[in-house]
Amino acid sequence: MDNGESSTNDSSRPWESYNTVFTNAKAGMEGVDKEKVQRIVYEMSKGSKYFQNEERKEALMKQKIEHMRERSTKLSSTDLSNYQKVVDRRILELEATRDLSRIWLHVDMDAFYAAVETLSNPSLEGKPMAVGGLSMISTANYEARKFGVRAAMPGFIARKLCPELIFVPVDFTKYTHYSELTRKVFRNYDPHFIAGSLDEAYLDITVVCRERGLSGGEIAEELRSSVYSETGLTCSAGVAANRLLAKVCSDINKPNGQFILQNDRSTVMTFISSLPIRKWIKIGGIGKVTEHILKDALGIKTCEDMVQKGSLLYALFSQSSADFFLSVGLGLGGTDSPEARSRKSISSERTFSATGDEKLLYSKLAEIAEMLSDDMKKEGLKARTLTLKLKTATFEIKSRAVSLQRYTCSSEDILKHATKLLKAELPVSVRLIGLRMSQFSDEIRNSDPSQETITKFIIQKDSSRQNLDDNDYDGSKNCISNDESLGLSFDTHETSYDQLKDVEYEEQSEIDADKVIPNQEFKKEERPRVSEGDALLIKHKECRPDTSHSTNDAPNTEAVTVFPQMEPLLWIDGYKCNLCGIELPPSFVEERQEHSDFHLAQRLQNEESCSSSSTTPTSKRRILGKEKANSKLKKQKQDHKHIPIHTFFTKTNQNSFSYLKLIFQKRNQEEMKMVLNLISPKLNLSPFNTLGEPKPIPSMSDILTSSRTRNLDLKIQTLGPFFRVTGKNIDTGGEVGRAEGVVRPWFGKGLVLHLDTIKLTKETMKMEKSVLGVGLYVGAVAIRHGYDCGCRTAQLLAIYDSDLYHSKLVRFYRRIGFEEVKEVSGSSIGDMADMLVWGGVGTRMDASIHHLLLKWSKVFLKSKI
DNA sequence: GCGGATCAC
DNA sequence: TATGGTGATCCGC
Repeated sequence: MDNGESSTNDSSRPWESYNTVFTNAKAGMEGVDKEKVQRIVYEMSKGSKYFQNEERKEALMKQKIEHMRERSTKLSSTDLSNYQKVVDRRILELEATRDLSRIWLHVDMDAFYAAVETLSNPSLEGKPMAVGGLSMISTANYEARKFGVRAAMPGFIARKLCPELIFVPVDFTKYTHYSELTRKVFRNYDPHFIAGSLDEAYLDITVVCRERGLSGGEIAEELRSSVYSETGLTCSAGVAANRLLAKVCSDINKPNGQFILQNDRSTVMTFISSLPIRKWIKIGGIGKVTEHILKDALGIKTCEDMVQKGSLLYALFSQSSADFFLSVGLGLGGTDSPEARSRKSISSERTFSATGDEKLLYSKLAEIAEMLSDDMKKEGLKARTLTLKLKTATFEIKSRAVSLQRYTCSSEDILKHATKLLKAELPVSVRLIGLRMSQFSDEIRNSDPSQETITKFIIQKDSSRQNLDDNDYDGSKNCISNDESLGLSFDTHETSYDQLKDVEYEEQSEIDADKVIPNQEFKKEERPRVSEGDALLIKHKECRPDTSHSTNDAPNTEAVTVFPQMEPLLWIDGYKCNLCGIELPPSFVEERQEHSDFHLAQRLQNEESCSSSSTTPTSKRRILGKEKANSKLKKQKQDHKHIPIHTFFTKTNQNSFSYLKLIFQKRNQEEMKMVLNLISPKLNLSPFNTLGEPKPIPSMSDILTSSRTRNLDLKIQTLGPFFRVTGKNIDTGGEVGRAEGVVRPWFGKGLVLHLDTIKLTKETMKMEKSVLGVGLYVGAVAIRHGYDCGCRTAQLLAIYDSDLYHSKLVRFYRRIGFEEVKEVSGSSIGDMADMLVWGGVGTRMDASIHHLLLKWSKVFLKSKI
């Protein structure tokens, strides 16, 4: 859709604009011919789906940058000087938190996985080697890095860069074992060290240094040699006043080296502001995108700039982001000793070769649910939010989440809900499926057990959202952990807001306070949670909603006993009701609402007729509680024992056809024929032939189902009267054709389906040679859409381009069932209407929609048998 | 709460 | 031929 953006490349050196991360500064990359690496990476990637997605992401990033730039230019100098006041005060506050009394050490193992592999297979020594496979490598040793090979690079590109590269498969048990050995050493220096990952850690060595009268550098030397003697592995270390600086330092003399930054303010400031851009990029939290935004939109290239342009940062970013940038600029961050953080989610995901085959996808999903469930059981975790992650064949990431009523870790529960989530996305061609569970049951564990129950109650109760917010335990927790994750040890929020208000009052500034108010303020007041919780509990008991026919909750036992047959209403393929099979286009929002009301009414009828005694008043109230939006229904329910189904179908516009079909399916044919004539005598949309039999025209589902057997994924979007049908190759995700147009009244013909374009792309069509096939399918969806909208006629203009092309076009349309109506040449007054509508000359061709559907029905109904 | 993005390792 | 898996966070809605 958004291509054509890459044409800005310098044509002689297109690779220069392909921003891979592979040429960033990384230890061991100093002597690398970066241009060559970049060129090869570009050439290996160019044209691939992955590459296209990178281009798409890049375009988005540019947009973001442009937006940021625009916003920055709109800032007035008064704005900026006001924000500068905030910055000035903030700097003072941040300075006050500067703690130079601690000594932090960051250890980072050198090419950890590769080094471990070399240890267990010494013949690898001195040879370029990478841990991983042809699709992805995890780590490269230093010999390989000389060729530009590095972590996160696909193996096949690495091999191109270094043909003799040796690949070694990953073996996490090995790495975990060696990691544990290193950690034993770390514990001797700081029993509470923070493990960043298997191969790195932060140690607060203040105490060791003091007790043993050694400098940070001496301790680092000792630790590193101790690690070496225990494991045979080398590591690098950085020593500084805080974790952020220590981490930067450990990178400086990599591999097998160390760097010590004195705990002295001016040394720190000189160091940080002299840091070349390539170094501070790697400061945690600033990645590729943020870097570009800072640099390209705001001209911030160094840490010094961050302080100097602080007013810009505070004007354009959230408070917490701006605070983070500013503290980086001041060389602050991470002097506290945070408590060990507990995990907040657990997940499992797998990549495979892209497929749109539903059976296959469901079985992958089951495998992943199983893995996830196993992991959760191993960790003793139960959770209530399930997130499905998909990576499409075109590398786009999608996620879909549901929050369940109960905490669970069972693979059955997970799979059941995951399947629903996946089902709603089909058809889709994906290359990765992932499942994640979050919101653990013990996340809200509290010292007071009575409070825990109340909290659980609040959390479980969906409709108490407002109250939940007011008692948002997680919210306050997030605030704290944010600061931890940023390595900041100060509380930023309220003070700054007060300051800003001061500024506003003092200066009569025009700053929009909303922009600067932190998203999450600390709630410092005591929360009256027990009494509120009690009130909630009562409220909850009173009107706990029955949500069992929404798509995303766990079964409610009570509801199940009342309505054992109750299933959630879903629109299969986005079109077809799973309960009765009626089809309603997605754009028929109101109609769909009424349709679901219909099913509800049915249930109510069943309830009344089959077991009025077994139905408790409570359960009735529940149903109505959920459906209270429909006051019509409520009234019916209260006034009558039985609800006549036709009450729900009072509309008399052309859309009523859908209802009629429904009624036809549910009720006596004769009766319905009468209703049909009553409601819609003009339109010949009867689904019956003269014999009173349903006409065999393909339904939207028939068309979609049939198209899928041809590897086509068809979608229709509507915007008011406009519509667009797109057809994609299920496997590649590439677009193969589209139709666009509008449903409009036409002189004396009622509504017509006006087809603006039917476009077919040949290149991406690896499926059938037959253009006619794709055209037919795309066209059929459009035509069926017209049918659903009550159109009788479809019309199009075979545009006159050249003789040859035009006659081909006319022949094509004739083959699929259109007939020439007239030549629109602009030579007669009568052509004016057509000219105005079509904006060109050509052959106007019409077709009877019903006729087309009948004519095509064999094609689409074939697959049904 | 949800979904998209970003980030780190 | 071919571009990972796990976990966290933030922002906007």
